[in-house]
Amino acid sequence: MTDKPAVRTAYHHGDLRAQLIEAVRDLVERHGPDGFSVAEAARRAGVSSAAPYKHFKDRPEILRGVVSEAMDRLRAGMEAGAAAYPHGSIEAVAAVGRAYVSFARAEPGVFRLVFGLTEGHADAPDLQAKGQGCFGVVLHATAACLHLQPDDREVQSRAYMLWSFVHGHSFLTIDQKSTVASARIDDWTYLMTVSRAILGQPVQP
Amino acid sequence: MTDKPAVRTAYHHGDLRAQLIEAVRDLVERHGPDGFSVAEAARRAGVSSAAPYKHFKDRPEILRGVVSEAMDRLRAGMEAGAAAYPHGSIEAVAAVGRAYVSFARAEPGVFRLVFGLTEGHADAPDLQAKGQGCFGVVLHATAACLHLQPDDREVQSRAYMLWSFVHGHSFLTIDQKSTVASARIDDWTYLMTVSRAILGQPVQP
DNA sequence: TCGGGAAAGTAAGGATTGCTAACTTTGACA
DNA sequence: TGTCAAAGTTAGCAATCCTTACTTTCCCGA
Repeated sequence: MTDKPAVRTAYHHGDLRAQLIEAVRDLVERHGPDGFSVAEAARRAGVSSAAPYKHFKDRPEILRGVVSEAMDRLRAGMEAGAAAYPHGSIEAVAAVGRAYVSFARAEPGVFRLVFGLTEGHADAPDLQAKGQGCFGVVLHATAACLHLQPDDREVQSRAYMLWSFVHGHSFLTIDQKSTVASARIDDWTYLMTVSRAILGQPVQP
Repeated sequence: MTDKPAVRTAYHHGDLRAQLIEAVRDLVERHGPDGFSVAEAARRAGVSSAAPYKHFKDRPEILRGVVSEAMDRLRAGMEAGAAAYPHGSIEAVAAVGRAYVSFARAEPGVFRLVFGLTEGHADAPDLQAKGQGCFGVVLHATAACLHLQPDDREVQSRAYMLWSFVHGHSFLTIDQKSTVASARIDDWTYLMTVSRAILGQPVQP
């Protein structure tokens, strides 16, 4: 009766939506994006298997909820990374990348979900907006570093290059494909090298 | 009685395994990695829903079959790309990347499957070997370009950088996240620029 | 030539899942 | 205090994965 937040109160336990998202997040993390069932999530939350449908239209909508929450955290991490170094420094750019990679390492299942979901969910304006928000962090750090505006064409190109680099590295890391290249560099050195390479020379020869 | 390859003969239709893989490949391409059912694949092949289990242990093994076949084609494409330009040229390196991106564009569902499968399939030595084979193509093109041996530490680092770049770009492209960066460069220019940037300066400052 | 065994198919069924329909409980507010 | 919507419940349908027990066909050696 006293523990509203975690276990359950009675009947209306008041926090089901958030608790379901957390349960699903954990399941996705453990068994992969398609390795979760709404039934199991309901079981974990201590409710019947029909209860989730009072909060979500269907299975995909639950996943979208997880993704939305994850993107918030991803963005927060990236912003924190940028803030930890002087505004306009290359270190700030590299730190944004490091936050990205850290997120992928910490929650590979969720990370894969976030970027694999685009499949049948093209119709999700809020997610698309959050994606743009994340890219915006890269964009601003890049712009500051180059002393240009974020809408500058060259800033956009270079920011995209940085992003695809970091994105690819993240995926290869969590897929453990990066161990294929026996010479593993640590993240920070790697990210600083790449950032310098991309921000230090013209994009068009 | 005369059409062994495509439709079906009678009872033993002789080609079920390959036909199932093709059916699943198509389904994955249409409805995403988790949007296929072995029942549907069996239906398409014109056999009972239990027949697939004579050829594959379970659902994941069928997916692994699809991935294996896809990796063969991916590698073939990369090799063809390299072969289309002078041995040791930067163009050859860029062409390997272009083949990679082309594959992702042409078969986004399968591409995502190939690199999302690492989830519960860590136990798949043949797939891991094929992955190394693909990386080997990048490695050799890089080595030739730098006039070094493929097992050289620097070659490995740079090849990995190139790979993560191309890999990330592929994912962002098929996720249509690349349109976020309004300034879209065409693939070839992009790949040549990146290849030059990575192969043209020291990896350690 | 033919007879037996393995390969490759079928049908039937149990367990689990996604989702709906119809019901009940609860809390909040006029 | 009475009413109503929100948030739960149980029951159940259709589909899926996979197993078991069966049947059909092909191939190969005596």
